[in-house]
Formats: sequence, C-alpha cells, structure tokens
Amino acid sequence: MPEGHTLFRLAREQDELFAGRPVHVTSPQGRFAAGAALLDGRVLDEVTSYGKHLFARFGGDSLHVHLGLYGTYTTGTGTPPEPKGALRMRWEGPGPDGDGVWTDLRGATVCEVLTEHEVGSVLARLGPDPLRRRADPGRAFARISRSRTPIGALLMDQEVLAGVGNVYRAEILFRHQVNPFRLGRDVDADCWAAMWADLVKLMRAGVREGRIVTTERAHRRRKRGPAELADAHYVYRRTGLPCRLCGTEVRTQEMVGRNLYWCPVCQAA
DNA sequence: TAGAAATGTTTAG
DNA sequence: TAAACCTTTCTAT
Repeated sequence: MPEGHTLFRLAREQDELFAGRPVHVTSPQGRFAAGAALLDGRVLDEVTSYGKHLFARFGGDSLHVHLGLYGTYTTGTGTPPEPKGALRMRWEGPGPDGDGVWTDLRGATVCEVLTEHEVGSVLARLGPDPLRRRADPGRAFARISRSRTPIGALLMDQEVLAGVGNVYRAEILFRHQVNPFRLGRDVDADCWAAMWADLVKLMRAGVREGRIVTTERAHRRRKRGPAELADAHYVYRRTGLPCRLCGTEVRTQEMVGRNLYWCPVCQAA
C-alpha cells in the first residue's frame, strides 16, 4: 500500500471529509493517548502529504503520521464499529453532509503531534516529491550525480527523492533500461530527466487508480474497464518469471535491505 | 485456508 | 545489525 501515491490519496480524502470542522480524536489502544487528548475537539485546518509522510494541521499543532510497512487507515460513514485490537487512533467528525464520518489508524510506525517548527525539520530532510507541483528534480540530481552509491539505492533514499518505494524503484529502472547497480554519478542528466518525468506520470496514475500500474498493456486495458491486472508490473515480484520484453528470467537480490528485481538483459550493466 | 512475505521507518542493542 | 510495528497480499497446499 504505502508509497507516495497512497499517502497523497489519504491526505486528499481526509481533507475532504474532516477539514474545517472539529474532530473527536481518541486512542482506544492507549499508545497515542496524550496526543489524542491534545487534539480532541479541535478544528482540523488541512491534511497534506509529503513523500510518505502525512500531516494534519490543527492550528499550531500538527499530527504527523507515517504508515511504515503495514500501517493502514480504514474509513467509513455513520456509526463507527466497536473498537477492537490495536486501534492506535480514531477520528470522528460530522462529515460534509452531517451524517458522520470516522477513520481508524492501525500499525503506523509514527503517530505523533509536532509543532510547526518540528514539521519543518521533518520536511527539511526530504528530497523532492514527484507528486508535488513545483518539486525540483535538479535537487535530486545534484545528490545523484556526485554519488558513488548505486542508483537502485539512491531511489529508495527519502533524502534524495521523497515518495518512491520498492515498487516504483524496480519499475522505473526497468522502464528506462537502467541497471540498478549503476553508480549515481554515472547516470547522466538526460536519463535522470526522463526518469523523473516518468515518475511524475506513473505516480499520478497511481493516485488516480489507487494502485501502482506501470506496464503499458495494463494501462491500455484499464482504460477499457476495471479488468484484472495480473500484468501490472514489469519486474516487481516476478523473480524467475520471463521478462515481458525479452523473455529472460527476472533476477532478484537484496539492496538496502529490500528485494530488488531487474532483467539482466534489458537492464544490462 | 493457512502461512509467509511485504509497498518502510524507528528504536534498541 | 536486529527487532518492532501487528495489517494486507501473495503463494502454496
């Protein structure tokens, strides 16, 4: 679920459902009890995402959430279900129609209240986010072009680029026929410009569709109707299967503690 | 249907 | 470097 496109969607949804009205904030699990007490009953100003981070501003205090690997939000209308299990945080509000809306947060890595200044420090550590207008790809290239780290690792570094995760990493490298082990300083400006433009396109499509679809075939099919998407990816999680373009077996190896997938022929060193 | 792996980061050792 | 987080998705049976 959570690469940048997921957080972008969540921010938009929460903003539409809760912003401009008071929110009843609780922590049935108790782990966010102090933060919930601080925010409870206050008016939510806006919800925004930056990379994989989510910020909900209540006046001078902001709720900062990072979903990590298995954090999840569940949202609904009407009366919320009886809290059960590890329910970190619940929001309840009147909703746009006054019928009541709620959202439940579970499993997040980060759920904390920050001052404006602290929000600034979190943002200062993030590279440009392809989903943000006015994001500057040159800032990422400045880091990439003087790095001796493999491009496959740099793409996962949120200080270089914000919002890209393991799926977009594998797929963008494949689409541009870049070997994941190529060093950052050996990626030229034209190649980076093309990858950035493609990330903007793919991540926007991810926001629209609610999932990561990177193959042209699946995109064409998606336009005709909500068919099954068994071929949504070129290489991600396709270890040992034939490459969709050349038929060579897709390879996998750990890089930055995550499984990396690539075609050794289409993405030759 | 059950079990393993996972779209990610922080914290402890 | 390893564990924690404790849900969802994928794969094998």
